[in-house]
Amino acid sequence: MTGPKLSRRERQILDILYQRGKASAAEVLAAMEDPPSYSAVRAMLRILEEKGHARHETLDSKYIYSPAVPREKAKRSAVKHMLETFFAGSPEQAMAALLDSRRLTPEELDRMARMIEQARKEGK
Amino acid sequence: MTGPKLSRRERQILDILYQRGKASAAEVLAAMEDPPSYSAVRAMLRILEEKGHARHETLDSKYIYSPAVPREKAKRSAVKHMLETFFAGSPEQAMAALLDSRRLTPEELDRMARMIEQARKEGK
DNA sequence: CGGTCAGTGCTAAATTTTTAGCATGACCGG
DNA sequence: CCGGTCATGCTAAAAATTTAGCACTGACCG
Repeated sequence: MTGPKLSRRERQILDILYQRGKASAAEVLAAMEDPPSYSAVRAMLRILEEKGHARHETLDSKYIYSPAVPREKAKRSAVKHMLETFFAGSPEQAMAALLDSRRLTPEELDRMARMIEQARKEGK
Repeated sequence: MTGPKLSRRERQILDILYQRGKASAAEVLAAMEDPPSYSAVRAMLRILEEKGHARHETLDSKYIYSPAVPREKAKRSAVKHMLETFFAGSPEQAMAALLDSRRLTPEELDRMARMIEQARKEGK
């Protein structure tokens, strides 16, 4: 069931894959904060694949990796976890944090307001 | 500089501390999904403390642990990371996910709408 | 008292993660 | 054809994590 038991490096690399959708070993390496060797990255990717967290396709005889579990699903579970650990499960509190994360333009705020409006109708 | 280099278990335990604010070793153990031995938990807590991620106070001759870096700060950095890995840095997209996370009551939606209103004024 | 919990500190060992480095094959320009 | 470059697969070893278990202390209670 693709247990959530990822090591630190594995998490780090998988997050990069989610961030970019797909990437070669070299790209992953370039995107890393705290980069190990190229070899190490490749090994990790191979392991991630073994464990079923990533897949790869061959393009121009290069390996392009991508996450195995759909972004959407991973996202949901990440949001849930974050709600629980930092926001006592409250979407409201989380939204406050979002509004606080950076200055938002009036247009963005508009669209957000509209989303809420929409949700209200659907909830009806 | 309290590098973000936490192992899987360390992350897991630290998250629990953030979730509950403070907890004894036994409580941490109880809250774990995939519990190791009691001994292991205590060892982890001691290591977390050494690395500067947690602190403890003594209460009734028991150790009560809590996160060392303020919840608020950790929260900010977690939100930022999540925005980057799953939402291309867009708070809007993140909000959509929140609205989707569970059914929200009309009251909650109201309060959220009001928060946006508030942000709009402040941004002005 | 004496026994038994419930805590702690510690350490050594098992297990996992993480890394470097070699061997190999495809491709390309000269 | 040759040599260089860039990719891969693999493996062994280093480093880090995670675990179990022992020894000790203090509180409590019959």
